[in-house]
This record gives sequence, C-alpha cells and structure tokens, in this order.
Amino acid sequence: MAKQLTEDEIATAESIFREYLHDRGLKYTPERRTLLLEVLSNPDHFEAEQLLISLRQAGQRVAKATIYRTLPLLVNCGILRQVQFGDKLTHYEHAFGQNPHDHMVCRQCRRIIEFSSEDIVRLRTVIAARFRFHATSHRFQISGLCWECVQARPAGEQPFVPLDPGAIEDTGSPPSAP
Amino acid sequence: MAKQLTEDEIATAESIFREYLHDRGLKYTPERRTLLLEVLSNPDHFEAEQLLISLRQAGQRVAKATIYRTLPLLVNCGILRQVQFGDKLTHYEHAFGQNPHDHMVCRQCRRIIEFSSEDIVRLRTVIAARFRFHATSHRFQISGLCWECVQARPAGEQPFVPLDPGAIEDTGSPPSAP
DNA sequence: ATCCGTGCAAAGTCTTTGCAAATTA
DNA sequence: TAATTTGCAAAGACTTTGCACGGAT
Repeated sequence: MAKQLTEDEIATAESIFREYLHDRGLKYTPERRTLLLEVLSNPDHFEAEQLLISLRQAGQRVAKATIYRTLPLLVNCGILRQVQFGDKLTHYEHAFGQNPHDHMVCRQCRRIIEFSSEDIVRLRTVIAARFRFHATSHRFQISGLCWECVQARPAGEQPFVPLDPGAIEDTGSPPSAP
Repeated sequence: MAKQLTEDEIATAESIFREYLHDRGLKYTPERRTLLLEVLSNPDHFEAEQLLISLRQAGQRVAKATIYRTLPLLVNCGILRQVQFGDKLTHYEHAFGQNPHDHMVCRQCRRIIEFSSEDIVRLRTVIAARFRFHATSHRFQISGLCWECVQARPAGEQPFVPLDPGAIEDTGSPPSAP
C-alpha cells in the first residue's frame, strides 16, 4: 500500500508545495522541506506523533509545534489527506498521486485496507437525491476481520475488540423493505 | 428526528439499563437514573457537555465525571450509540428503538439527516468479499448541502466551509474503469 | 528591511483517574 | 457490611497559541 515515490514525483510534490506557499506569501523553509520529504517517505497512513518520531530517528529536529502547523498546509495543498478512524487521533494519508478511496479496518490487527468503488459514489448520489440533498463528499469505512484474522480465530471465539465508535453494527436483523 | 418516547418506552429503557447494571454487579444510583432520563428526553444527537448543560438547566446536579463514566454504560447496554462526526468530540445518539442508519451532514447549516439503505450493507459485503474481508459493521457519512442551503446559495458561491476531515472529495473526475 | 516561521513552554479542550466520603445491594 | 459510586480536582492526551529570536524574500 505504501507506494515508493520516484524522484520525479517527489520533485513534483515539492513544487506543488512550493507554489502553494508562494501563492499566499508563505515561505518554503528548511523545516517545511524536511517535513515534506519525511511525509513522502513515511508509510501511507501516519499521525503527527509518528512523524515526529521518524524525524528524530532520521536525526532531524523539528519542533512538534512546527509539525502541527505544517500538516494543515500539506493537506490544503493536496499532498496529504486527513483521515479520521475510530479514535480521537488525527490521521493523515498520502493524497498526492493517489486515487480517492475508502478504508476497511480490521478490528483484530488494525490493518487498513484501501478500496475504491464507483458504486459508492453512485449510491451516495441516489440516497442524497431522496432527501434533495446535494452530496459532495463521503466517508465510508468498513469494520470487520481481515482474512488472516478470520483464519487465526476459531469459530465462536469473540475477543470483544473495542468497536469503531459510530459504526453501524451488523445485528443480523432481517432486511426490511424501505 | 428527535422522536418523543412514550412512558412505556422509557420504562423499558429503564429496565434494560437496570438489568444491565444488575447483571454485572453495578448499582442503579439516582445519578444514573437522572442521566438516563435526561438522555432519553434530549435530542437525538448530543455530546457530554450538552448533557451537562441540559441537566443544569433542569436543576439537576451531576458531576461531569459521572457523566463521562455513565455514557459508556448507556452505550454498552444499547440505549445509546457513539457517533463520530468530523470533529474531535464524541457524539452520542439514541439507539434504543431506533433502526440502524447512517448520516448526511450539511456543510452549511450542520443539519444532520439520518437515512438507511440496504444497498449500503449489500455493497459493503460485496466490496469486502473482494478482499476476503469479513465485514461486520460500517460507517457511511455523506457531506454536502441540504436542500434549504442549496436554495439559499446563489450558483457559483463557494463559502469554503471546513470539510469533514477524511471525506472523499467529489473532484468531478470522470468515472474510470477499475 | 519586512514579514513570516520556529522553538519553547504555557494554555486549551476534551476526557480520564485518584481518593475520601457517601451510598447501594 | 462490603463493594461500588460520587464529586472534586488533578492528571492526561492531543493540539493550539503567545512570544522573542532567527530567517526567508
């Protein structure tokens, strides 16, 4: 999932960021450059804290405040996308050169699987229309067990992993006519 | 949306809560009763803080800590459901006597529209199957503009309301074959 | 020469926790 | 009576902000 960017792609991202900053009178500082590069070489999904840690490990020193001030810039210029999973943490993922997608989260191992489906967008439009609602975006997150965890778990075992808050539980209720 | 519960329904909720507590050696205190009743008479969606405020207005006095300690109980016994919208706040909604549903949020007026669709569950299963993923729950949230706000907004006006973080933006990109 | 940005620590927000006194089953 | 709860305030986790110094254009 964490795709390795080519030098060209990195250069493109850099110029996007640079231009974004320039256009609004902001400066392309060494810290911002450091952060951009670190973000691009980081795994697809991460949080502010992880970024700080991987920077430290790389011998780089950027204040936490700077990270918190820079991440929104990277989001606004389209290089990152903010993602909310179940927890209170703000997660980020690469948006640069990625297709829009949604997420499946394994309750057991917390693995994140990305997927995209036109049907979702179609469905969202149909549903919205019923309420004369003009849909412009959506979040669709599926929780459950990935294949590996299903395998590893003998039938009937219910480890009671905390749920994604707000998820629609599969109660096994019979489908009801609309 | 905020449906008024009958006395019977309230009594049922109370016995559910009571039994839930009893079953695990917990106590049905006046504070818990107060909170249960307040929750049931509150609007469909609320947060911890709002609950505190409406309690105060009703002349009731329950410590904030007690609220934070009680809400999870009400969630676990199925009377409430935790919902995460875009922000960091933990929102709650009535689950007692409600059908599973998802939400549409208006970017403009923040109105929340509930909807349910079997197609979503069907779609989630189909998608999950592609990854040999066992889906047990989902969250589907649509952002956009409600009818009233579409009406109120002259074409071309883009007030730039902060987005639901993590939402898939409608970029108007042409549908691409998988 | 100006602004803008950084670091640091302090402040904020929402939530959790420790503890003694008060209650419930 | 024994164990759970409450209220209060302190602590926590994550994020934002104020300020003085340093740096980019």
